[in-house]
Amino acid sequence: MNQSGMRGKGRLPPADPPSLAERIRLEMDAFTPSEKRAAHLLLSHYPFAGLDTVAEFASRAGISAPSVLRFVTRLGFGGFPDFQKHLREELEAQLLSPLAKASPSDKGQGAPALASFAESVIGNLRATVENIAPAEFDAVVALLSDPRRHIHFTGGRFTGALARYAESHFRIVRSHVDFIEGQPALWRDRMVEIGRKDVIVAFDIRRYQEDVTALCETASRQGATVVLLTDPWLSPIARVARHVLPAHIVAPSNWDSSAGLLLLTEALVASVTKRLWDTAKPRMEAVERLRSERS
Amino acid sequence: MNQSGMRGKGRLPPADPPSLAERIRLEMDAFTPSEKRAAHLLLSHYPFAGLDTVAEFASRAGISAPSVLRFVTRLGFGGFPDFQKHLREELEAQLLSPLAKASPSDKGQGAPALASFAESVIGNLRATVENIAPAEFDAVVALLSDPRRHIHFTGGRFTGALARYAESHFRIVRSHVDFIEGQPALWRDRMVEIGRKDVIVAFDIRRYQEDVTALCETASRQGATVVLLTDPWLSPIARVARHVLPAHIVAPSNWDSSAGLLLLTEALVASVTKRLWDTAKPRMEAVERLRSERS
DNA sequence: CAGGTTCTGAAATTTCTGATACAGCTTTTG
DNA sequence: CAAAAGCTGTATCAGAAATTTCAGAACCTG
Repeated sequence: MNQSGMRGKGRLPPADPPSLAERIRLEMDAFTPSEKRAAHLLLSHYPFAGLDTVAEFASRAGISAPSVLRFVTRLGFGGFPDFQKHLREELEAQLLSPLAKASPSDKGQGAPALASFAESVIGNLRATVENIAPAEFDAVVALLSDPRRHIHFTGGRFTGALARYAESHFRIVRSHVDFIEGQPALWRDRMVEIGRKDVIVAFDIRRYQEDVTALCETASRQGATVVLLTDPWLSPIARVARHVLPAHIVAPSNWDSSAGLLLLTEALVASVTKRLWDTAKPRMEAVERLRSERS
Repeated sequence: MNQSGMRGKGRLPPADPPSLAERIRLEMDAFTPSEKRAAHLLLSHYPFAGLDTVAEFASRAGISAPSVLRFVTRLGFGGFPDFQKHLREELEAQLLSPLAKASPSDKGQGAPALASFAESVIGNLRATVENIAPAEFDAVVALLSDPRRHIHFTGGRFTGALARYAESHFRIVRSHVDFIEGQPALWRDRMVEIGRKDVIVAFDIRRYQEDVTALCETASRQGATVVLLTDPWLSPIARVARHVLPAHIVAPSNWDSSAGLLLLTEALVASVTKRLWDTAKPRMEAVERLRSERS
């Protein structure tokens, strides 16, 4: 990923990337609220947000021009033009040396932890995508796009939140969508009306939960179609599932990461929404209208 | 800087880089002497030379200010500010292109859709990490690691699921953790016992939800510390938040992606777990024991 | 809850930049 | 070589942008 080859021998001066962005990140908590807003805007579109006029910058950040001025003054610049000049020079320097791009953030405790965690998660996402069979993904999209089907989401103690997340989106895109709690006591009654027309989308990763498995087995026995989102070791639900989408979950933590499952969920939502667009659009507008009326 | 070598055959797809630099090169010999000077300066430090003031540019090029103005007018711009704006936009587009590669254009099949969606999400994660102030992240970790604090998670209609996800993990690592529904009717009563010892962790991204904002404002007024996970445009909750962690959320979908928020959540869980390990470990074991007994 | 401190934005002020008119210079052309 | 056409820079202006001032608001602190 990087071209640090040249870096090697401490030939370079002491600190190499005296990036303003970095300084801002470090000083962040010493800023006043409106300074923080300015800082966040600048960092989120670094450094282009700073190349406009003061007025433009202020309005984008949602603060007043004087606050912007105070912000740049506090950073040690003589004035806004000075500040812009610095940004331009930094940008030019960075653009001319191809190596700058790679790793801008280190320092302190938080950054490395967060950054390495993120890299690990990103690795999971890539691995997840590579190991999904396109046909399987498409089949699930088709299944969830069938308006005659009833969709039920469920999950375990951690993954239940993902099931809710999925449900809250699909509920808006199409009808006949709901969420089922994992505990048997809560779904036993409902099972009477689960049948061939139903789809169970189950989220389950290791420390597989018996109650979720039981739910899926029961539903399957009654003719429902089961879709499973799980880890690469496959939840026992896989035995009754028609479609299985595994996601990589190992992260440098005492806990597993659900990012891959979330990715799949969001990709499914996006694809189904696109596929059902003609009916989803008016539906979404109607929902929006109801929401705004309420307030 | 680029691939104009191929020019000859009109082989290139449509038009790829409508770069101003290229146009200038082509029109070069139609310029007057002082225009050529301007053009040479601009091309030799493209596009940074053009980002200074007219006077600066003129002096570097060894010509007068009016000549510079005539130059940009001849290029078809309405004035010098227009010209600069174009340069900035071109630069920004070029700088972002390596990331924004994932074109949302492909319609067809699952795999490409999934893959490009994933790339986009990965871009979000990277951008998110880049823009988090390490100090801010550390401060939040410290806050959530304080056993004397009571932690409450809350969120909007979609982000509520993330709040639940966070809660389900923290609940196991430490005590005094709960989840608050966003609707005012459901939290009004609870507010009486919210005070200086409490921490509200709110998830809120655009289409910011008024009820969540109200909850945080009320809590803040009573002395609680508010931590906000939001998008780069910052939920209004930022006004009362002590700490803000913004995540990039734009994805090739009709919906925003919460992957960045999930990343931050999991990173926080990991860091806090590590930090509280001495007390968290026995606690986790106890929870495990209880769970296995029950079945 | 009062007193003091800090923060913030509206408006007035100053600075500076981009734009224009015009006159002199250079180059071209018959 | 003279006249015309085209360039170019000086001086000036208008307008916009940055900066400062100041009073009100929010926030602590005791």
